[in-house]
Amino acid sequence: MHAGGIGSRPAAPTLEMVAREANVSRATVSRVVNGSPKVSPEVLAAVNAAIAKLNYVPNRAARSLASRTTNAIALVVPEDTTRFFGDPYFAAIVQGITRRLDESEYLLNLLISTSDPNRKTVRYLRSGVVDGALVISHHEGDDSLVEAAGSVPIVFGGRPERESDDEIFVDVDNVEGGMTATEYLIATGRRRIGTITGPLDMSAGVDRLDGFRRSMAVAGLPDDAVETADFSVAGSVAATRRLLDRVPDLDGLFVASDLMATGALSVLRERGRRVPDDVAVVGFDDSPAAMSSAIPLTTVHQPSEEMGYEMADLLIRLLAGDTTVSHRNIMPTRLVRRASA
Amino acid sequence: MHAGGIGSRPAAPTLEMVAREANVSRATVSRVVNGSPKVSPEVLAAVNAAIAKLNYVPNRAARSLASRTTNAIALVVPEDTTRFFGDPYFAAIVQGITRRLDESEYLLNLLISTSDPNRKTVRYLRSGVVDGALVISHHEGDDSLVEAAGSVPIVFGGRPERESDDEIFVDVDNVEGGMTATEYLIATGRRRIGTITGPLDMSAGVDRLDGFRRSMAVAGLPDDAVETADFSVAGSVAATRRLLDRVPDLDGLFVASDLMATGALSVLRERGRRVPDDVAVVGFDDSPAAMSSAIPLTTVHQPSEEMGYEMADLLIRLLAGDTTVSHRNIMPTRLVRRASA
DNA sequence: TTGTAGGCGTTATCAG
DNA sequence: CTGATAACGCCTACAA
Repeated sequence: MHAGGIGSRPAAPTLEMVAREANVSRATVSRVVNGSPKVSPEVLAAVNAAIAKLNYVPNRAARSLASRTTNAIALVVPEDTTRFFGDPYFAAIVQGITRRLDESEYLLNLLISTSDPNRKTVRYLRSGVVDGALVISHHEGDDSLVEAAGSVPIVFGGRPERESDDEIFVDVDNVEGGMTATEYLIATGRRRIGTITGPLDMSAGVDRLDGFRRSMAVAGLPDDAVETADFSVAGSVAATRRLLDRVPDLDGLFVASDLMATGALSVLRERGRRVPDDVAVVGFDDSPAAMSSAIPLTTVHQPSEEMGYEMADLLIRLLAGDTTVSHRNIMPTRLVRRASA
Repeated sequence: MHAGGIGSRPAAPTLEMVAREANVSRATVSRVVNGSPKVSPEVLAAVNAAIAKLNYVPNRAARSLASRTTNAIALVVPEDTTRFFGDPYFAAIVQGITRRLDESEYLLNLLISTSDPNRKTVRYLRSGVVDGALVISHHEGDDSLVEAAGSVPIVFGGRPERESDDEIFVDVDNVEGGMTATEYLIATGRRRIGTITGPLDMSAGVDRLDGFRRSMAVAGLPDDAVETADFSVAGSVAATRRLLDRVPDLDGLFVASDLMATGALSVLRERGRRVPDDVAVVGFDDSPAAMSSAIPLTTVHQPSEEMGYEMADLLIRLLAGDTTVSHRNIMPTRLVRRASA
C-alpha cells in the first residue's frame, strides 16, 4: 500500500520543513506547536495548514534535549511479569495512575524490571528519558532505586523500609490494618489464630505481621502460628500447608493479601476444613479477588486505585515545582465483612 | 540524605565533562561508551575511570537525536486497564515479549491506550520515541494504527481484519481452532451446541465463530445458538445467560476464551447445570485460568507466550534490516482435554 | 508579532 | 588510534 513498502519509510517532517511550507521561521512554527498566544491569526492558520499537510509530529528526542523535560514518567515494578499480572492489586494501582495521567500531558512508561532491578533500571531513570518515577512493590535491598532519586524525583507506593526524610510515599497504616484483621478474628471468638505474611523484605509484609503480633499480645494469645510467603498464590499454598501441619487446631487465619487468601482457602478445602466454621479467614486488599473468591473474603480494604492516583498526583505536583507536597501520605483502611470470617 | 534534598538535583554529567576529566576528546569518550574497538588500552582505562568517578550515564534523548534510533519499542494494547490486567492471555504475551527483549538491548514501552487508541497513540509512535511497535488486541476501526506503520515498523499479534500484504503478524489459525473445539464436542455426542464468541470486530472473534459454524454445518447441526461477548468475564456471564434462556436444551458450549469460559461455568452452576454431564464446555487459550478454574477446562491451546516471543523477534529482525521476515506467521493449536468436556 | 542565533548532549565523518 | 567539526530537531532568549 505504501510506495516502496517496508524499508523505505519517508523521512519524518521537521519543524524546518513546516516552516518552509508556511513561509515563516522555525521559531514561529515552534510557537504555534507549543500554543504560544503571541501569534497572529493568519500566521497561525498558515502554520496549522502546513502542519496538517505535512502530517507533522514533533520529534520527542529533539524536544526533550532542548527543553530538558520529557513529559513522561516511569512506573517501576521490581517484580517478574507473572507476579505483576497475577495480582489484582497492581492492576488497581496502575488504573489509578493512568487515571491521573490521563488528566495530564504525561506519558507512562512501565518498567517491569524482572531481573536485576538495580543496574538497568537505575541507568534508565538516569538517562533522562523520564522526568520522574513511581516505584511500587519496593523490596529492601533495592537501594539503588533510592539512589536514583538523586537524579529524578521519585514517589514510592508503600513505605520504603529504610525510610528517610527525603522519601515521598503513599501507603496505608499496615500495622493498624493487621490489627484490625486480627482483632476482628479475636472478637468473633477465635483463639488459635495464625497468619500468612507477605515477604519480610517489604514494609507491607513486616507491618501487617507486626499488627497481628500486637493484637495477639494485647489479647494474651500466642503469636507463634506464623508462616511467611511472598504475596503469590503458590507461596501462600505452601505456607498454609506448613502452618496447618504445625498448628492443626488453627481456628482463625489472617492472610496478608487477598490473592494469597484464595490460595489459603484452597488448602483449607483440600484439608477438609470448613470456612468460616472451622477456620475463619481474613484477607487484605479488598481486591476483585476477594469477591470472586469461592467463599467471598472478609478483608481489610485499602484504596489501591486511589493510592495509584495519589502517587501520580504527588509526582506531577513535584514536577510542577510544588515544594509543599507532604512526604508521608497515609490513606485509610477499613474492614469489609463478607463470608469467610 | 542528599545535600540540599529535593529541588536541587545535581546536573547530570555529560560526555563533555567526562572528556575533560579524562583529558581526551568527546569523540573518544563516545567511542568507549559505545564499545568501539579502536581505543588504546590506556585511554580506555582513563575514560572508564572518569565515567565511574562522575557516575556518567549517556543522555538518551541526545543519543537518539544524533543516531536516529531509540533502542526502544512500544507494545500497544487498545484495551482498558481492567481488560488488560484481567486476562491472563495478555500476561503470557507480555512474558514472551520481555523474554525476547531481555536477550537484546531493546527497552519496552507499554502503552495501554485505554481511550482513543487513535490520535494519541499514533502521535506517540510517530514522535520518534520508539524504533518500532508491537500491537495486540487490534480491533477493526483502529486503522490509524495501521497508518502509523508508515512511520515505524509494526508487528501485529493477531491478524488485522483488513489484512493487506504489508502487515506482518503472528497468529494461530483461529478458524481451525474453532473447528477443533466444535468437532470435539460433536465427537463426544453433543448435539445442541452453542458458542460464546469474542468481539466481532476482532479477527480472533470472527474466525473462531467461523470455525464453529463450519463444523456444525459439516455435521448437519444447527448453528443458531450463538451469543457474542467481549472477552470479559462480565460479558460472558451476560451472554451465557441469554444463550441459556434462548436455548434451554443446550448440551455443549464452545467459549472463545478461557477467561470467558470461567464466566460461563459460573452461570451454568447458578442454573444448576452440571458440567460436563449436562453441558460440556470447551474454552480457548489454555491460559492459567483453564487449570485453576473450578472445573479444569478442556480447551484449545495456543502458544501465547511463544507468540509474544515471536512477535518481538520478528520486530527486532526487521529493525536490524532483515527484509526476509515472513509476513504471515501462523502457530499451531491443539486440544487439551481436562474435566469440562 | 516575528526572525535570528545559539545551544541541548550525542554520534558520525573526516582529517591527522 | 585520536581529535576537530558538523549535524540531529527543537527551544528560547534576544533583536528587530
